[in-house]
Amino acid sequence: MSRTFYVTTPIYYVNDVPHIGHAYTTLAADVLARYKKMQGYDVFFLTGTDEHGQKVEKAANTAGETPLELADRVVKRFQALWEKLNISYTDFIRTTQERHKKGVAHLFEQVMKKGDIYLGEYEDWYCTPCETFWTETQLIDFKCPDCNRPTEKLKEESYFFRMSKYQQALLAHIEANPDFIQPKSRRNEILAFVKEGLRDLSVSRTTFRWGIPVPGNDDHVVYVWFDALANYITALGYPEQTDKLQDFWPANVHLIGKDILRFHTVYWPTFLLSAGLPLPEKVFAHGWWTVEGQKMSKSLQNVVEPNMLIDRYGVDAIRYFLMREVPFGLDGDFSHSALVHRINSDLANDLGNLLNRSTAMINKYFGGIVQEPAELEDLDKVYRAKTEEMLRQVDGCMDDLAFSKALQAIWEVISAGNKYIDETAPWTLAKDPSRRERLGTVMFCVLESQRVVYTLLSAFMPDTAEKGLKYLGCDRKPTSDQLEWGCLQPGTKVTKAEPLFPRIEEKDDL
RNA sequence: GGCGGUGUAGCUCAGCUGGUUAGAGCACACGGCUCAUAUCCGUGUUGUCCGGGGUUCAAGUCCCUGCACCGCCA
Repeated sequence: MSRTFYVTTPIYYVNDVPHIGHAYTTLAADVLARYKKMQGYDVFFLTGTDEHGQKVEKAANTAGETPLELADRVVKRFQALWEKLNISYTDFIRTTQERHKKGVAHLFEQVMKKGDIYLGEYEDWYCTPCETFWTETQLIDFKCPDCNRPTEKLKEESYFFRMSKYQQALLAHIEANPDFIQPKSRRNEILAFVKEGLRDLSVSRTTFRWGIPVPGNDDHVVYVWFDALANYITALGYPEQTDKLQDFWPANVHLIGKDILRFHTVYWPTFLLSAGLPLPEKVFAHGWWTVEGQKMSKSLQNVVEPNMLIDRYGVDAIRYFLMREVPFGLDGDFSHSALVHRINSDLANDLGNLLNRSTAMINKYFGGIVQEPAELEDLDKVYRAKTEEMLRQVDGCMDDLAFSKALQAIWEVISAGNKYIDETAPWTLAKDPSRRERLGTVMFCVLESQRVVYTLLSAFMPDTAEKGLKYLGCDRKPTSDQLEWGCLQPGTKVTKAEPLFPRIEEKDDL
């Protein structure tokens, strides 16, 4: 029986245009999924779209189409972007799919049967653009505290979920599972929030129609978050006791942006508690990207368009930058100069140049043929140990979702490779025929270390890894058994590499 | 207003339970190599570790206080 790993992204709202924030979460999930796959896990990687709600209904009306037509249109944009970003998702769920609607209705009924849903009346201030109710005390000058637009007082019949009933259970769970909510700062926030007391939650709406009808009362539509969050199980076949559901639920990690933390760490767990389902192992909230130092916003028109970035810099450069530049969990800034800097110094100078110079040398000295290594000298052993140590470090980092740190660990070995070449000076060895065996050993070490590096990098930069491994004469799919020193076979033909990442001259920028 | 966090080299940050001359990467300067994408390697410069007070043989590391910034809640 193989180990399983279930990672999710949020489902993205079809009223949004895909931007770098969406790309970031999805990319992180992809890197994790690829890494776990390589480690031999049976991985389920879910993403998708959230297609219900008043905003979609309104936008569709305005555009003169049905909500579903709008969704169909926007979904393609997300899917096209994921293809372009090289995202290896297992399944893509849409909340308008039958399987999802059935699952949501069932979940709602389960919670109802448990006695956790009652009919009441909702009276509060409503901000239509934000689809959010506010209490009077939250309002600023009777305007929405989020968007500063006017709100209106609404009273509507609504079903309520007895969230308050689960306050203690949730608190106990968070306290007993220190890793449940990460990073720690977010965990503290939620802890404080829950301790202040949970109110019952309105889980149905009557003000619009575009949603999943409440079972037994068609006047109501299921609240968007109840609908959306359920995707994590409906995609696995819930309520059917499918193999998928058995194997993959509870999820190992829900990756989310920090803006939807409460929905994932308070609402969702209490729904699950009520339904008698296990809670996800971990919810990790990453940070936001600013762009050139400024907050991304539609009005500023500075929303970075991922397609454009990929066209311009290449998919792996973008993948690398997003994972490397900022520790996962903290906010970061996206700037063209920082991106170009990373490409030039990390990818071109360090990574690419190392491959370039070493494959050039083995071609010059041995016609590209890997030699049988002689006994390793101290320098070689240290280099090999460093390469092996990297594997352990990266593994630890990946469990912590410390992508940036993982890449740093990999880059230490790349730097060590450049230094190793300098210290062993193959060009000097090459001048002395009696040192031919030594030269072959040095070449072996520098190529073998890189083979391991590129194998690891396949999680982060799949195309680059494939290219690199191909130059190194290895075209097998990266698997964990190749994450070991010594897989490089003597006799392998190594090809002189073309620059993987050409340097970008400042003049070319912008 | 309540709770929590942050403040360390020009920039981005690491410094676990207090202990030799405070670190890394980038940037900058100088030197070296020539296999390589003018790439690589080495050496070096810069710090009132936010201010003030305290505990201690010893504090960037603990305590109090002030300031600045940030997050969550109200």
